[in-house]
Amino acid sequence: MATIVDVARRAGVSQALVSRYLNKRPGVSEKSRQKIQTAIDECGYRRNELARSLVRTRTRAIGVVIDSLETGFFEPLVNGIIEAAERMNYTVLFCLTRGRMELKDRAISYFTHKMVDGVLVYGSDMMDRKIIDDLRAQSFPFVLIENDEPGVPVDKALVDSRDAIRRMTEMLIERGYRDIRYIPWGRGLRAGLERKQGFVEAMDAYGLFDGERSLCFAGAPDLEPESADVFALLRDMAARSELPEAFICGADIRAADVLMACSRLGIDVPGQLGVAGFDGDALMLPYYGYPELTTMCQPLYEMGERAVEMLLARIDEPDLPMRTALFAALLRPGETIGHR
Amino acid sequence: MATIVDVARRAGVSQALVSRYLNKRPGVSEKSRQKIQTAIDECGYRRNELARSLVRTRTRAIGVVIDSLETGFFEPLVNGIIEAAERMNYTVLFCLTRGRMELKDRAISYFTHKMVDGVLVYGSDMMDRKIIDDLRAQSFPFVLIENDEPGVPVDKALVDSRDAIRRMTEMLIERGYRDIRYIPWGRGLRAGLERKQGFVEAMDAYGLFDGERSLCFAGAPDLEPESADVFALLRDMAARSELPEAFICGADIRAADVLMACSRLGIDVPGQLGVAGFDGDALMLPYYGYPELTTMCQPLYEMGERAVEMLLARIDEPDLPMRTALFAALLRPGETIGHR
DNA sequence: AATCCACATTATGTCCATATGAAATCGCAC
DNA sequence: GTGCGATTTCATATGGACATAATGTGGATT
Repeated sequence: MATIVDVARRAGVSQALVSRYLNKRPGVSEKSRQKIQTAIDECGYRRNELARSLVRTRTRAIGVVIDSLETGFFEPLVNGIIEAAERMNYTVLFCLTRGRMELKDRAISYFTHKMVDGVLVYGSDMMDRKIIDDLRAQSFPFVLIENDEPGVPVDKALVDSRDAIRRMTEMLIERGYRDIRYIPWGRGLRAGLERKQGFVEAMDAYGLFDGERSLCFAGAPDLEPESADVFALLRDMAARSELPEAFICGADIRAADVLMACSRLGIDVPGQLGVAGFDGDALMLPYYGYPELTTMCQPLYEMGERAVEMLLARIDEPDLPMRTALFAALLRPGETIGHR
Repeated sequence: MATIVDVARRAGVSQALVSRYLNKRPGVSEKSRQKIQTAIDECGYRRNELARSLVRTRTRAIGVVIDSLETGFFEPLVNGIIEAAERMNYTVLFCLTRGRMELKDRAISYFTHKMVDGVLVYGSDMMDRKIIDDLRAQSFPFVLIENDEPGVPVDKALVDSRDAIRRMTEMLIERGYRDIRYIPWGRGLRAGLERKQGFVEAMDAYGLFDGERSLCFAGAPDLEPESADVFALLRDMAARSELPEAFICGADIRAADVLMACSRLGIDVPGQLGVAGFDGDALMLPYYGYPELTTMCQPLYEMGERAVEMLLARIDEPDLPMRTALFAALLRPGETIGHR
């Protein structure tokens, strides 16, 4: 494998000059440039980024630690991250952790052993306290996305989801809905709790909160229902004529479950039942003639961009005060909520 | 930032001994181990993998270059890759290229500049000839997944999709279907062509191929229809009472489009219309009472595992002859194909 | 006291690119 | 031919870990 010395020898110049050329520094004559480029092409030289990064103490890469990417939901977030990084000439590496602690440890360990300049940690579960402490202890640059560890000073970019669900709930109440139920999302995620809280708070403020009754699946062993559970819930409610006036869902994917169940069970939305979501997920429902979902959109693209900016700033300036980028979700009116 | 020398000084031993300890080589007394570990903990030492990789000429990481991961389809593939790599103590880094050549170049460039030991390139489009040539020219270890560049000797793991669709088509014909249409998938992908070919071949063999008529969207500017297009196609066909006997789809996601359209249009499957897919995608359709899809499953988990094994073998032994792992798709009988 | 082994150290070279300051060389103008 | 600025070389240090050969301990064994 050719090294910079081989190139220099082949081009008949000094190694220092090749380095100058490679790093686009001034002071290399046109003639030398030619000779060097020819030599590079001839021996197929590629510079060893390990060595370069070692001396530079920078890799110009950032890592993203995330559970999975396998839903369209992440698309804008990932795009925001990639675009912002690209603009700053950084490469983005994803490590998927699949909810497994060993993989998460391995990912963080790989990244923090100087293989990237910083990491983004996505909305990991509440177990992550250990990882956060670890990163802080080594003062390795990192930014949390969609995660919060109250009381711990860290850089983070997140949506105020409690506020968002509260606003959504208030909107429904103002439109005359009273018997509103919440279908949760986010088992073990802080954001999941926040969302539920927002619902409870708004309902409470109007004296409409009816304890367990307002919360679907509240008694389930784990907080988060599957698609099939939602279908079963609706089927049973419809069979017993016990449908509420509306469902607010902790995530669009659950709202989609509700809409599809309604479609198959012959329940009219929003005539018989109102449905609201959360996320602004790019669901394909409308294509099939389903009504367009009323939901709160997370500005994920912007969050991704912002997280990258914060991270790069932290890398350059480790002593910057910690910042929180709190984003407001945006109401996207759809056709699944009417008036009562 | 602490280095190995700092640790040695702190522990009151030599740097060589610390290195021995770190690399789990024999010849370190229990007393020394203790002292060294204490010193490591005290100064929060983390070894610099850049330096280590530089001297080792190995990073124990592999890169995956893939367009996107945002569909459940990739889950088994990604799992297979991650698990196999984990077993061999390798870290997996994903670079998402979003169908953009600059990003693909950046990813490949980052990886090949010695930052990983090898790369997996997923089913990239036919434009990728340049990248493949490039990797070959530098003899950088790589394995193609779901991609083929006929005539070029490379390591690859792929499904024989032509054979799979051919078998599916034959199965339908044997069950009495005659007017079968193909809905394509895979614009610009070699696999997309292969799948269509399989259909055409089987139909031709039975004298049933009816040119453009057998191929939906054949005249469309780009090969691949959207969900909405499929819905429109079905709606129009139904309106004109021109439904075929069955659709074979180049991908499950298109078959799902057909099923959902049928559901909304009141078309009975498989009574009025047979539907077959390809992929073995983990679609959630059955939850909503849709019939279970008859499809050809790609053994993606195994392919992922195998690709990693091939890659690691190539890394260890660059002169191994090139291998092709050809996987047969497996028929998963469902409820969407009957008899005629 | 001689021998042996396990553990340690010292010193030096390696991996590869980058950085730097001083010294050397070049082309070109006057 | 002198001088000047631009180009280029040389030599050496840096980044952090690893490898190795030679040498040096201490303690137990005989």
